[in-house]
Amino acid sequence: MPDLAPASLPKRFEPGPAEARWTREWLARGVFRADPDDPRPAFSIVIPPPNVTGSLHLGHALNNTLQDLLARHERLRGRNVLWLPGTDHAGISTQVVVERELAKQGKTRHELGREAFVDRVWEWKAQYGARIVLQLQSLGASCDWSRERFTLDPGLSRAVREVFVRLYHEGLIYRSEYLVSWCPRCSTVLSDLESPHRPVAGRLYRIRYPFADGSGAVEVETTRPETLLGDTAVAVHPEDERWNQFVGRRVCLPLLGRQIPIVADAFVDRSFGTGAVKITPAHDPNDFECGRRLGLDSINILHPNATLNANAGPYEGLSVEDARRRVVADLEAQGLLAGTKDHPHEVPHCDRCDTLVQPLLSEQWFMRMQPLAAPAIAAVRDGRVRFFPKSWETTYFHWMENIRDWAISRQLWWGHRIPAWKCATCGGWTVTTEDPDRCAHCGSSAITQESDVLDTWFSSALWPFSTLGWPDATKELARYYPTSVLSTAFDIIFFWVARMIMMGLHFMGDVPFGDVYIHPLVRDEKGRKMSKSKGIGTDPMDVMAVYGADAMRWTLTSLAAQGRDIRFGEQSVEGGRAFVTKLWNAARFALMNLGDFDSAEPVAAGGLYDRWIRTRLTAALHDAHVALEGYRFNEAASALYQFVWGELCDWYIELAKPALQSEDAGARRATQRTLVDVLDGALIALHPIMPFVTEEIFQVLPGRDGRLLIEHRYPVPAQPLAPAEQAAMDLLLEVVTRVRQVRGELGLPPSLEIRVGAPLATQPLLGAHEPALRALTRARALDFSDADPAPASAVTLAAGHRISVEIEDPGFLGDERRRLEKAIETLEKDLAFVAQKLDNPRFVERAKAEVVAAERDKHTRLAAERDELRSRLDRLRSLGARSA
RNA sequence: AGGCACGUAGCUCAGUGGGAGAGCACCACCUUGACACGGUGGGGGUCGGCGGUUCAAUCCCGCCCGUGCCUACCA
Repeated sequence: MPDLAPASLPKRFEPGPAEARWTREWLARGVFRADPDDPRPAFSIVIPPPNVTGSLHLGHALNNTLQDLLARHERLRGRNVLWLPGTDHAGISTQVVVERELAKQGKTRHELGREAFVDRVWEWKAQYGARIVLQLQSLGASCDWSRERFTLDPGLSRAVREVFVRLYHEGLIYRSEYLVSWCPRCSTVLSDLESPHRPVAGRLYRIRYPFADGSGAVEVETTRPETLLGDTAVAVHPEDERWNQFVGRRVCLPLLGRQIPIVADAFVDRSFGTGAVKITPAHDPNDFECGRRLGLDSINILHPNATLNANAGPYEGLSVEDARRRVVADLEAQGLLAGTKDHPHEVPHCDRCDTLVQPLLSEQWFMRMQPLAAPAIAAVRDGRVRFFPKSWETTYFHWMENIRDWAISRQLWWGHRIPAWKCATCGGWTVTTEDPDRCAHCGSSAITQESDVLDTWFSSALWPFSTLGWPDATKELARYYPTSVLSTAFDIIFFWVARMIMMGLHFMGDVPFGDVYIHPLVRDEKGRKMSKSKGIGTDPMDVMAVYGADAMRWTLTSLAAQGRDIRFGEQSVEGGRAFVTKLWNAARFALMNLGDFDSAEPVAAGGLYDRWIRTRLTAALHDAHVALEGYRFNEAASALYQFVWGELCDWYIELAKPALQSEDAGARRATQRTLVDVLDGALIALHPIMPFVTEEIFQVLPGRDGRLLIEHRYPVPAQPLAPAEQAAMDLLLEVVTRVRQVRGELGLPPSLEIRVGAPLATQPLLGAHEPALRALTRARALDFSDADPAPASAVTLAAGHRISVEIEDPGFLGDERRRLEKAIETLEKDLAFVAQKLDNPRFVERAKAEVVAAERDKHTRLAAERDELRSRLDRLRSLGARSA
């Protein structure tokens, strides 16, 4: 170790070199490698695999900081920890990105051909996958890199294939013609989840459909007039008296002249438009359902690239937009357009490229979801899977209970090719784990593999067990499945979390994780959602370069409160950096006072301050642990911050100074010992949040044994203080604070000498602490006496005791009367409030006894304090009157 | 349209059925041998509005206003 860390600490912590040095060392020593043979209780996390398309943003930084925090925390608790890293092939996004690259060179993937294109994507993956690993390592992520996985790895691909084949033979995967969401730009089907609705300034067109017998017309309204080319009926509500006498008659389809029937279906909203609606089963989800119910024909008018096909007659070859203009113009020319009006509405767009999605009739592979969802709902209901915060369970149930079949095929080249072969002879499908050479039904060798690939989330759904070696029965699976916790973002609860639960239950017979922690969304300082495409967002690498990884991790952790978004401005990282510096300086102080310290030398039990700060460390560790049990990361951070800054630095170090400078070698050594122990404790406690600076400091403190910080354990709890000792500490700290307050309020110069006076009753508690009290208040002496304070004194109260501050130069006492009057006024107000409660018979009668007792105590105490200050004020006044 | 959050100090946000806290910002003083990325002290809030439950409401309930998100869509 001597070569790794400097012998002492420089004035400033330099994050960059320290981070590089410790990252190298951690990896070289393999301390993050998980050993399934290690018998200690297991704790495992699989990383939500980042998309290889891009680089990590602050949301990833947050999520991985928190996972790292948990992983390190559990190691320090003595568990066998596995944090398994990896990346996701992200079918559509990655293909879109690489196609864009090709487009810059004026090429298309079709010119390259499938194989060459896929090779190109692998090159891309190599480049960006490596970058993601670098980013995670820069962040300090303590993953077991020897187990890194990628969703298209051979092992994971085998798992995907196994799952597809089993589900197919179980009847849970089927092929069917269905109206799907189609992205014309990507030329692929999208799942419902991948086609979010976005507002569009549409128009509503009212179109006249003449009766076939020429006796009038039905008017319908539509936002997509061009779809009338595919109409196969007009529907009305069966109980709509305006229209139901026309059911069964035929109307003449405008422009094409085809005759179509008027039908009745209860889905029609009588209050919308005229109450009659055109039915285009091949191009509208509602119409598709209606068409199925009534056995109507479907007429597809679109090519996959969203131009009109031969069924559109004279409009063939036009784009949807052009067709719309032409259709509207033609309707108008023929007097069939009865009116138009603005109609803003929301329609689906491609999540990846934002192209308007077209509902399109096509053959696709589907997964039957209801049978899989039922056990997954039960697992959350009965608590085998718990969400943090719990409110997300509602979201989960709502979606799962209304789940629809999942379109799993994608017309892409980048992904897991569907292991199904179609027979040209008998038309049957052969679905097997090994590539077949003949049809399973008729034995024909004229079979060809399905060209589609699977939706990316299909492989992601298997991640918690495919990464551990499934379908083989590996040691890793036995040891680390189910994983302990999944930490992820709310927006993929449906896409990913729910599907993992379903697949885990179905194939492993157990849930994939016990806890699901949903982390907050990271926004920018203006509250905008970070978005790479809009150029909004901060690169964590930039933040770390300026402030250091520890400062960024600290900031993210302390902002990670449950149930709320994080607003992240660079300014907020300054607080984190200040905290890192504070810890650094506390360590420098310790080292400066440890020059002659021998850690091997036995030391007597410390004094009260030493034992007190040890109890405070124990309390902070306890609070932090409890907070982490419930994934309340900000509370854990706050408990440790309060300890390090508010107790260790603000109080203990100040209290230790007299002992460290004293001649008493025993006291000095006990204080040095405590300083080292408590600093060690603080470093271990903070290590999960700030791994680099804590390691850097830890290794230069005396008594190191060559082990890394992560190889240590949390310290054992300290003995609690005896009640009298606790009372002495409480009083000491309060007296110091009060005296400082008096100094501040009277504006006494720091150099002005004072004497502090306290009643004899406090002598048993404070008597031993005169040196500390003098040092912390810059007082010349501490006197115990019940006599009235000297005339040139200010008086304050600490825990009900009258504390006087004797000022040698009475010229500074000018504000004392006003100060006392203000204090008395405050006490009077408090007293009046308490009295009002106690005077209320219903309060005394109905409130809990301990509440009433507490109010009575408060009343007594406040009254005594007021009287004390009043008599002091009276005395001051009489003195003033006499001297006047 | 339905559902779910949120509205607390100038800003960013914790928090709780018994007169509200932090960090930053602000004011005053302090270059005291760890630390000015610091120290000590201070000012600052009818806890969105209106009702209700309760001895007691910032907290529980209802309504309203505002903000955000999710789900489903009206052809």
